[in-house]
This record gives sequence, structure tokens and C-alpha cells, in this order.
Amino acid sequence: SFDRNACLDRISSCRSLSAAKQIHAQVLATHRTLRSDTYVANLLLQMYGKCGSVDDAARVFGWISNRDSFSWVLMLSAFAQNGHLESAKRLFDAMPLWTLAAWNAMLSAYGRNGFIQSAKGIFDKMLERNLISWNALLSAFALAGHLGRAQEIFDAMIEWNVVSLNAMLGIYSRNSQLARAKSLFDKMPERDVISWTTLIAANARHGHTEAARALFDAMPRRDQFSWNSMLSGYIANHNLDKAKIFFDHMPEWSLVSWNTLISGYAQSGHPEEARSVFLEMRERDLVSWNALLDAYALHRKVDEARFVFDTIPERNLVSWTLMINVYAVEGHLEESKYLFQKMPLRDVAAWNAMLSAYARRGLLNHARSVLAAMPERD
RNA sequence: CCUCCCUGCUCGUCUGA
Repeated sequence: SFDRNACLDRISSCRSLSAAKQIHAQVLATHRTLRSDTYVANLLLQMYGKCGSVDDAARVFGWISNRDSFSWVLMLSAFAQNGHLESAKRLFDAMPLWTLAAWNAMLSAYGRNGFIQSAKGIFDKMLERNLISWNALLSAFALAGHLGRAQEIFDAMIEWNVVSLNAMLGIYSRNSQLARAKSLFDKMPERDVISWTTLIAANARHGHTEAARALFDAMPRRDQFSWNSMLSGYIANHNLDKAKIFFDHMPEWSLVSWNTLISGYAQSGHPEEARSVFLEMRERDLVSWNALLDAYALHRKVDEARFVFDTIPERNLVSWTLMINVYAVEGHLEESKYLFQKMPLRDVAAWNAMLSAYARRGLLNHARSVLAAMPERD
């Protein structure tokens, strides 16, 4: 009665936490030996990590009877992808076996959370490295905005693959080096969908909608990311009409497509349109909710925003920060402070929100004490 | 045999010329 292939398909296509829980329940009901089926259990663990629930991922991890090296790395990634760097580190230290993938995962965990020194430290400690390690280090510097250091690493690498080159494309694009990106793209021995999409997004972000569209039309194969990138290009350049037409002509829509449209309406001053798109969706994730919250936040609709905030099935850092900012803009600093203290986890953006809330009102003593309490400053 | 680690799309704070 347990259809393995169907189950694997459902798990890998799962996009939201609510769907994840349904799938989990269904698998539990049909698969009697799930607990010792490490392969399938690992997929569940991964699914929860991707859907943003570290708690559920950890529960599955603890419940698996025979954890393999995949389980450990998946759990580490779940922590890292959701900003729980401390837990990731603790798990890494507790690992029974440090595979190369485990080292790479830890390296990338530091990198994606902005701790480049620690990332470099891990890299230096590694006895064995592969191209993935180098690429992860490259991305760590790229993400931190260190174009020069990234370039040095890139030049020091003895081999590159399409991932390395795509990473450089992305670095150039984030640093507004569009000409360099284009020239690298032209020189690449092979390009995949990601190369094309990176360049499309780069052009779109810098206001070159036409160039983006030309690339989009020229690319040999398009996936959902490509379509979404082009859509968000129109929206970033305030071509909401074209965006809507483009959206209607898309062969398929992912949650991101819908979310992009919501945030398009939000940013262009149409909270009601944003809301109606939101209501049209048959499935929503946290970003959908946050985008709607943002729509109300931008228009200072405090009650509507609060209602959304109270209704969200689960909240993340973005939701909390949005709501803090809604109150801050209205001058309700007590509310902001209350939420700030109540939120389970704070990142730089949250701290900045609270800091600027006080600063904007000239409450410099409060601002100073926030600044003093921040774990990391720059 | 099939799942892990590196690159591209959507939501928040601040900063930039």
C-alpha cells in the first residue's frame, strides 16, 4: 500500500509547511517501517528544512533509528538554511563522522550566514577539499560583498566548473559589474539555465528590461526560475502592466511567481490588488503572507497588517521585523519594543529596525542601548 | 539503484553615489 515513487515525488515537490505535515502524516500512516527506512526519512527531514521548520526537521532526525551521514548533513543544512548557526555548529561538533560533505556543509553554513572568517577557518582546517569546497568559499566572500577577495579565490582555483563560473556571474551582477558579467558569460565554454537566468536577473535588476527580455527569448531552455526572473524584472522596473501580461502567459506558476506578483502590487501601491492575488492562490507560503503584510505596511494600514500578522500560520524573522516596523512608523514604539523582545530570534535586520525606530524619533538614549546590546556591529 | 554539501527567481531593517 506504500507507493514509494509517488511518495518521493510528493516530498520533493512540497513547498509549504502545511503540505509537508500532511505528507508526513500520510507517509507515517502507510509506511510501517519508515523509522528504519533512512532514505525516506532523510527526505522528510530535508523537506522540513526546506519548508523552514527546524523543529520538525529535528524531530524527524531524532526519531530515525539508523541515522546515516546523509541524515547528519541534512540536519546541519536545515539549521544553516534557517539561520540557526549555533545549532549547526553544535551538530557538526557532535557528528560521529566528518565526511567531506559535512565539512562542506559547515563551510557553507558559515558562508550563507555571513561569517566569512569562520568559513575561511573551516576551509583552512580541511584536510581534503574538492571543487565544492572552493565554490562554497567563493560564494561566502561573494555573499559578503567582497568582490576583490572572491576574485582572488577564483583566480587561485586550479579548476572551475559551471557552478564556479555562475557564482562569478552572480558576484559581478551583485556588484553592478554588468559589463564583466556579460564578458564572462560570452567566454564561458558551456552555459546552463542558471548562467542564462543569472544574467537575465542581473539585467533586470539594473533596469535593463529590454536586454533581459532579449536574453530570455534567446535562451535555449527555460525553467521556472527563468520565467520568474523575467517577471520580477518587469516588476522591479515598475512595468506592472507588462508584468501582468507576462504572468498570464506563463506556462506554469510556482509559489514564487504568485509571490512576485503580490509584492509587485504591494510596491506599486495597490494593497487591494495584492490582497485579491493572495486570495486567488490555492497554496501559500510564508513569503505570500509576508508580502501581503508588506502591502499593508507600506500603506500604513496598521489594523490590516496586524490582522495578517495574527493570522499567519507561522512567522519568521521577516514577519516580525515587518510588524515591528509598522508600529515604529506610527510612533508606537512600545509595541515595537514588545514585539522585538517577544520574537524568538533576532538578526541584523531586526536589530536595525529597532535601532532606527528609536533613532527616527530622536530617542538617542534608547537607540544607544539597543546598539550596546547588539551581538555584532559594523 | 534513488536522498546530503557549491551557483540563478519572490517578502523585512539599515547603508551607499
